[in-house]
Amino acid sequence: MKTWNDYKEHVKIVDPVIAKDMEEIEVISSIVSAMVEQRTAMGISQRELAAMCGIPQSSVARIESCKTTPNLGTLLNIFQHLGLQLTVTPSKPTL
Amino acid sequence: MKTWNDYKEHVKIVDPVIAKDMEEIEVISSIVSAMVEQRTAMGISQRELAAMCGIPQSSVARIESCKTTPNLGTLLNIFQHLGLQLTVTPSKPTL
DNA sequence: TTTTTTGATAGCATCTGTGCTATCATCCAA
DNA sequence: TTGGATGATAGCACAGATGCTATCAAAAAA
Repeated sequence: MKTWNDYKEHVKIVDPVIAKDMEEIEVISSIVSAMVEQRTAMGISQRELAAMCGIPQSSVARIESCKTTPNLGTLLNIFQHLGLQLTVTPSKPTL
Repeated sequence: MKTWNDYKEHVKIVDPVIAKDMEEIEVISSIVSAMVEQRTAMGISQRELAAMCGIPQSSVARIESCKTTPNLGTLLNIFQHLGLQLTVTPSKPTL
């Protein structure tokens, strides 16, 4: 049986444009995942985190549930209060 | 004579809220700087990069000149075509 | 079970980023 | 000097994110 990853790889080969979009979605969701993990690891709720950041809980929820793609400023605001950092690195060449 | 960094450190101590804002600005500008550096290192113009990303040159210019804080999606789109990556790491504790 | 907490959603107004087009000054090469 | 390339800006309409408030179902705690 074909897995989701099989399908993903297939699409990436067939349509390079969509492939870029998919990679972007994957990156965003991985960033968001790291964000949720860190928050839960800190043992705080969305409401608590939102209060620390000076934003409403709904904004945190929207981002965590991937309803919106956050502005870089909003993301960095949250990251600061989570003790997370966003680093620029060269992407590995696809071997 | 006091340097700009002296002033920055002073403000960071006096007003922790503004300090957070300043750190955020510093992070953003460092990210943008890396982006500009990479583009120039690749020897391509804003117009060329914009064409690669499927966006207008004005959008690239606005971001590079820090007229706007980009959406995460927009930034990742550009980063992909620059061969750059955004990585989540725990921030170093202030020693 | 009852109460509280939590995450997800909704509606709305507002702000902001974006696309699109065009212009401009500067710089560099022909 | 002339012409092309470049980066910065402008105005505009539109799309999208955000703040604010409130609600709801499910989970956790009492």
